[in-house]
Amino acid sequence: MKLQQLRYLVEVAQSGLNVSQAAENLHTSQPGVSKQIRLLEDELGVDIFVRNGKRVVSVTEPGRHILAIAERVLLEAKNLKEAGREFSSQFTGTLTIATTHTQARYVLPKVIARFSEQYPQVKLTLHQGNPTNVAEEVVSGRADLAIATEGLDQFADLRILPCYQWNRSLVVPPGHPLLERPALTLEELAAFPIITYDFAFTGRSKINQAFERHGLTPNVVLTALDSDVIKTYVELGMGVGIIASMAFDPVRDQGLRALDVSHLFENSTTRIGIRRGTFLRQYTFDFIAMFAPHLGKEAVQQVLQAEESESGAAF
Amino acid sequence: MKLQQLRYLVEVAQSGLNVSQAAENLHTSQPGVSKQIRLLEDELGVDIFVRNGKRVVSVTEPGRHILAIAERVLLEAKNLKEAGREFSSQFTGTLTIATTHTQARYVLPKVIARFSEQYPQVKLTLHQGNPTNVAEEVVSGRADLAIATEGLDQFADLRILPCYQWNRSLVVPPGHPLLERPALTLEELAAFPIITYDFAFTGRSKINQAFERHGLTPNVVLTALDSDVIKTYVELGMGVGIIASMAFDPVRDQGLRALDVSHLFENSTTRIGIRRGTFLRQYTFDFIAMFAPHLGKEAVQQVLQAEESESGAAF
DNA sequence: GTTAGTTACGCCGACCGTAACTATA
DNA sequence: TATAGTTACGGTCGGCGTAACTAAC
Repeated sequence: MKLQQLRYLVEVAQSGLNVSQAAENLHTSQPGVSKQIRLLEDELGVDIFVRNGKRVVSVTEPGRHILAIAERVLLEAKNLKEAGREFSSQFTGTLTIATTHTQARYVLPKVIARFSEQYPQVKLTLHQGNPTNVAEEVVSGRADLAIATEGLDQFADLRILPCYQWNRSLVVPPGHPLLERPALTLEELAAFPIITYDFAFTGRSKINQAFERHGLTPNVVLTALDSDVIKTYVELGMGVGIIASMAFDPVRDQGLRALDVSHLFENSTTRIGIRRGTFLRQYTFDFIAMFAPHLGKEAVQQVLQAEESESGAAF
Repeated sequence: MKLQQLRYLVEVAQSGLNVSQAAENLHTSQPGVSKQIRLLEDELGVDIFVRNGKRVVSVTEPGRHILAIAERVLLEAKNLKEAGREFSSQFTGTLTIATTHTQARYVLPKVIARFSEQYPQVKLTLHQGNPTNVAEEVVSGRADLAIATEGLDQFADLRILPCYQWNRSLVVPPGHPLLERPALTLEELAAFPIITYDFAFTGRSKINQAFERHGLTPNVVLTALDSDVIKTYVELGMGVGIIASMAFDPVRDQGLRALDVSHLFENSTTRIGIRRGTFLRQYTFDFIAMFAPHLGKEAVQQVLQAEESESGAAF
């Protein structure tokens, strides 16, 4: 049994049981992959894939178990390499963060500025996507950290670190009647056309909940994937915008007025998600601490180590 | 990075940093081992071993982390092979049980008889030893299950399954005065010379506790490693014996009389210990269920999966 | 001087890639 | 017929073992 064989195996499974595709992803030849998988099956004495003639059709029941273990082996092997890098060059490496627009645009810049100053040799990469993309990036190992408000808790393989709470602001054009209301209510708000986030984004669910709980149906005239689009259409007079408070920048957004409406909606919590069982570099711990000061190295390790599930004994 | 290199690495560490010894254990040549370890160190860019000239002297701090991860990789790789065997031949394999004398001699025989009948193709091996040996056998992977009353909870890598409770009997020669006492007390017992288990064995600690709690100092004239020795010396008239109740066999031990003394001592619990993260064969689950009927497959898996610690992120 | 480890070197096996062949949709 | 996978074959690389060398104790 070779690590290479396990890599081939997992890649085939992840390429939709397409051996040729897997070979391409692995930058090697298709017959090689095919052969190594046969050899592994021979060695284990079990068919991993169901073949219809020559086509790989599905995964056998034993194959599912074997794949799960193979993935763990590869994860640990990756950790080993990471550990090597950690000690050989403490201050160089890469850190890939998968996150959503609001974080990337309004929250991360100053964290990243500090981080880059302290670790100029670490190559930072941002992968932007919706909360589900973000979680998948981390689960698959393409990114190291997921930072998002929604969607992370759906993934059993992610360990979750709550970072900070935030709420929303209403943005309107200058002179808008709602600016005169000292204590805005949801009812008043529901009377106006609303522009806010697309579903499954940046705490959109809390907005819906609040209206529903009051038996109101907001008149959402436009949903957007990011705050910038929302602000643009508010400036155009299409409606009033509900955005994350940190997405309003009084300097840049001079064509708009913001009104804190945290009394109307529940707080949202932005979280970091890390794949369970991952070896973290020192600079990654430091990045997390810069993002959320209460998350020191010990606190993060505690979460990562707690309640590990799906051990090797599972069957 | 190859699995082989990790095997070499771990074996050297476990052979007291003796490369030649490790090579012998691995049935390969010493230069090969030496070279592969250098290659691995090169690849990771870190020294794993501290060398004084040519001698391997100790493990570097990075090396300790790398070794820990390497062991996990190998454990998972072993699990993968086990999984292969499980599916390729459900009813054949080996099961190695590390246990103490009392279990091996008085408790396991009937369990093993049933098991062997159901799984005639499974090769059963017993490793007898003291509780610490037993635990180490399982931690190191030389045995699959540890069965013992004491000592298992000292090992973080063992998952513990309580199996059954038991208490003690007094064994004396026929006609002994203590046989006339309807409700024996510790004070009465302390007046006689006592023969019982060696320290750190078969619930010996509970015996000491009971006497201590009553401010008594028992007159222990002989300690033995197993019940058979104790019974032999009781027959010789050297004193009265305190043994595990299941170690008295009225048919075989006709030269002795037994008296239940469970009211004098706390119950002891016999436990099974399994290395965390181990893949268990179906017949192993069945063995456990035969030994302790309340430990079905689900129950065992739950214990194995709960509270996994020392994840890959640990540092 | 003995024990332990590295360097040197040659052999064999294994993996990989190309090419030809075969089966599926 | 196009697409996907296995079989066949040769080149190359890498690991292993023997042997010679070198350093610690």
